[in-house]
This record gives sequence, structure tokens and C-alpha cells, in this order.
Amino acid sequence: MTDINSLLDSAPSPASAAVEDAAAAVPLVDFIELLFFAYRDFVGDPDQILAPIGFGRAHHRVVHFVNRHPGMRVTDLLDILRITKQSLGRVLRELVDEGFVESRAGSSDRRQRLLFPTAKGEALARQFVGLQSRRMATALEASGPDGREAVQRFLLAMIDPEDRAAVERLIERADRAARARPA
Amino acid sequence: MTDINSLLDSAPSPASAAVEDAAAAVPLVDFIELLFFAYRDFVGDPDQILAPIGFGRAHHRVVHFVNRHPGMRVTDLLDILRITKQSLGRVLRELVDEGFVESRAGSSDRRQRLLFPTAKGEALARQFVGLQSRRMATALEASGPDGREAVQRFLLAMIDPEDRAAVERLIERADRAARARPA
DNA sequence: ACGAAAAAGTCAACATGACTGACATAAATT
DNA sequence: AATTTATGTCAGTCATGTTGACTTTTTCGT
Repeated sequence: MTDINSLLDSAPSPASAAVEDAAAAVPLVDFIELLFFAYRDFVGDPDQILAPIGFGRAHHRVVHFVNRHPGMRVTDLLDILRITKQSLGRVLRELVDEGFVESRAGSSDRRQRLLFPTAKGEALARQFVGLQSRRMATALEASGPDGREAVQRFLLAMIDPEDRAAVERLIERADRAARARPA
Repeated sequence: MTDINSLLDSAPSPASAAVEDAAAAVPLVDFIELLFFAYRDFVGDPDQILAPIGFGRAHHRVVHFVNRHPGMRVTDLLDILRITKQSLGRVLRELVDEGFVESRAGSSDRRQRLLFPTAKGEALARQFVGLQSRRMATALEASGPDGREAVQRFLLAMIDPEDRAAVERLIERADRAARARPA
């Protein structure tokens, strides 16, 4: 699978003070680059699905979060995606026009437009999650026995401290709602 | 109001979502979203540095990889970034014009333009790596005792299998060259 | 009841970073 | 000598983001 070994074949031993620890820790910059490449392939998954239907990654994000939080407000979506409403507006209009997302006025507050996935939207979201889950499941297995927990702590700690709690709440709420909603 | 009873039975959905592990405490979709939020903040770091000097994220990527692989060819950079030469061309020209990157003709093959960071470019790259390393170091600590190894295996396994070896080679080569090149 | 504020939508202009296609030049390879 | 490779460039387009200004509808506070 990996072939660091073949690299060492042609590797002249680091000459001078190739210094201190030959069993050196993996430099942080390696992790930076691994994350770069990992994320590139991770977000590349949905492209295969998106291209044929003329959508882009912005559509993916919207469909995903609307599906995860049925009935969410436009403002909530803006907070999650951190884009302007003008940017969101375009993408959302296309998704509504093509029948992937539905927007209904809120019952308690009628200024609100609550966003719901249609059956078509749900199916699309399932495709996205299916693809990315496959990759994620494989990678978590590869991470080792306690890898799941370690990776979870890692990812959470990569998030800005001031946003961490909000993200945890968001995810927890979506999971709880999904469990309460029979498939 | 919440239905506590349904909390434990995570009903395995129909055959399509077979990827999900019903016994897992944390659904895979949670990891998908954690990675989304983690990466968003991770790439947000360089923005603070980039905005004042009128550069974007494309400049960040180019400066980073040219700094990591001094003397790399334009083609190598295109392979890493997976963009077209027209896209790269604009960004590279700006970086050369403003003195962050230097391009010299190859000595053995004079068609090649080998890319080197200038002192200015090195300094900028160090800023990027510094910021992102800080976040990464904190997150790796938070991942636990054996977290580093687990995260490394995880990130590598997230990369498309057919690219994994190439990425490992790339990173290993950069590290080796850096060790042989004392600051 | 009235005015401020909030939620959403829209128009217009613009920036960034990607893309395709066509073409040019120099140098290496066959 | 012909072809291929490495690079660069012109021209046009697309996707996705941005600011700023303004409107409509509805709720909320005084």
C-alpha cells in the first residue's frame, strides 16, 4: 500500500548532523498537508453527483444542512455557512425552483421562511452522505482501535474555541431530531 | 416534550444507508460535519495574513508548496494543486511580480521554470505554517495520548487510495530536503 | 397604537478563482 | 527534420463569494 520504503532506497542518508532524533516525530507541517489532501478528496466525492445535475458545491452544502435540520430558518443556514444572504439566495432559489428544497412560512413567526428538503432533496442528501460516509468509515477504521475517539477530539479541537460549543449543540440537536424521526 | 424512549434504538435505516453502524455512539454524519467545520476554521487562519497584502487563498497554496519544495517545476505544482495552468499562471505571475516567488530556468532542461521562494516568500510561508501549526498542535494534543498516530492514519486513509503513495512520497521528500537544508 | 427591529428577498456592481479552447515559443527527444 | 514537452498567453465563461442599498412583511417594545 504505502511505499515510504521505496523512497528510502534512493535516499542518501542525511549527511551532516541529520541531527538528533532519527526516530523524529512527524512534523506538524506534514499534518497540515495531509489535511489539505484529505479534505480535497473528501469534498471531491459529491462532485460526481453534482456535475450531471448542473449543481456545484454550494448546492451540496445547502442540501446537506437543510436535510439535517428540516424546518431551519434562512438565518440559521446563513450562520452555519457564513456567507451573505445574497450568495445563499441564488443557490437557494435554484434548489427551490428545481424542487430539492421547499420553503414555508413559519407558523408562530410568519416572517420566517422555514426550509425543508423535498423527497427529491432528501434522496440527494442521502447520496452525498452515503458517499462521504463510506470514505469516513474506512478512514476511521484505519485510524486504529481508539481512533474514533481520538479523531473526534482532534476535529473538535481544530474548530475555533468560541464556536466549539455551538457546533456540538448543532450536531447533537440534529442527531436527536433524526432519532425522533422514524425513517 | 422530547421522546426519551426513542433515544436508544437507532433504527437501522433501509438497505441504502448500510454504511452507518447502528452500534456506534457517534454517527458518521457527525464526523462529516466536524470535518467541515474544522477545515473551515483551519483555512480561515491564513486569511488574516492574506487580506492586508491583497492576496487570496490561491496565493497561500502556491507560496506554501513552493516553499516546501524549492526548485519544483510548474508541472509539479499543477499536479499538486490540480488546477489548470491558466489558473495557476495568474496567481504565479502576481507572486513573482511582487517578489514572493522567483522562477529560474532549469539547468539540465532549460524548458523548465523552477520555482523558488524569495526571502520574502519564505517569511510569508513561515507565517502561514506558524499559524496553522499552532492550531494543529493544540488539536493533536487534545486528541489524546496516541492521538497523533491515529489522526495521521485517519488523514492518510481519507485520501484517495490511488494518490496515497504519491502524497506520502511528496511529504517525505519535502521533509528529507528540509532536514538536509539547515535553516 | 406607533415606531423600531427583525426576517427575508431583491437589484446592481464587482472580485476571486476556477474552467475551456486556441495558439505561441523554446528546448528536448525521437 | 518532425514531434513532443514545458511553459506561457489571449479571450471568454462560470461558480461563488463580496458590498451596498432598498423593500416588504411581521413582530416586539414602549
